[in-house]
Amino acid sequence: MANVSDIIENFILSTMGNATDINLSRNELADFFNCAPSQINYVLTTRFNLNRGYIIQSQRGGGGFIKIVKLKDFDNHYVYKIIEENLNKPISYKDALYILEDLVGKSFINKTQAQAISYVLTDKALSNPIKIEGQLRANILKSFLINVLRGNNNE
Amino acid sequence: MANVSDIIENFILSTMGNATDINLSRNELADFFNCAPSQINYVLTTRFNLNRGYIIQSQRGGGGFIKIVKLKDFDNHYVYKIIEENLNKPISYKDALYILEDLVGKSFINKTQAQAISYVLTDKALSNPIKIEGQLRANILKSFLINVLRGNNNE
DNA sequence: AATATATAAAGGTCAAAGAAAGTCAAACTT
DNA sequence: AAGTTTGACTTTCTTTGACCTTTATATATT
Repeated sequence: MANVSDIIENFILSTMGNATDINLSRNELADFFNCAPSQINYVLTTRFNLNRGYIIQSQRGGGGFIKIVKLKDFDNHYVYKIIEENLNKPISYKDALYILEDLVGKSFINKTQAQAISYVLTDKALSNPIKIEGQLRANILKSFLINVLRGNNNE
Repeated sequence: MANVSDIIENFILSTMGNATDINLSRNELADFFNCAPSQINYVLTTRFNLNRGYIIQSQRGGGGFIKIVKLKDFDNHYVYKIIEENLNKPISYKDALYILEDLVGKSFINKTQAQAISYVLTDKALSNPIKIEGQLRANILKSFLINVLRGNNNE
């Protein structure tokens, strides 16, 4: 517990308290703890990662920031199990749909959400073994919009 | 939110209110916010562009002005145009979000849909230069579920 | 009076500098 | 060997300033 990473982790945790998120400045934090800025990233990736129930959002440039968001009900939540068991490996379109249906049945998501997401999971939306992620994103959004255009969006 | 561009953006937005357009003077604005006049252009091109549903009209010379117009009405053609102009090439996450926001504002899709889709367009969801499309699909769905877990999906 | 020219008053462009945060591998600890 | 720390380099977003273009108005010329 004597290492700086643990100290920074605890500092962040106690500063968060019960809050569900916190905004911080990488440089200021690094300055405060007299460490390299990249050590903040180390703390984030080792302590505030998905496995521990956190996600990070950030922005660079002037007025940049790092936002740590604490996920709700992280411990033994049904959905986490689904993720753990089914989504850390390839999955077929049909199986993905089953999961969505299941989650609609359990009221975790609603029909509108499920349908929207189902649009972007089709083979068509995901074709293109192109390495460029922007192109993929464009394809996905395009696929979604076209499906809405088609009038498939009942409800 | 500490940067000037965001402040100027918000100033313009709140000054517009529900109006569909607004006239402003570049020099006066720059003066008011104590910034270079060209920063106004920066705000315009990054925040009040077509992706966000705005167009700019301006005139130089004595009595010059800048007019920001919020595009309001659309038909399906509008959406096709967006697809045509923006989605046949790579697109950044932010630009994708602006498009979604714009389409919510125009009632083409609803907030629930936009939010659901925005979840799967993040860099995180689309990372993985893996060629296997099933893996990609899993990542996308995973990203979506995690975001819903965050409890961000109020309303 | 009509037309040409000059001047001033806007706004536009673009590239460089600045301000964050991200990445990654090497070095260091335990 | 595993986890931590550091620093050089990269990427992204913002800010600034020098120079350019357009337009209105004032002034000069015929």
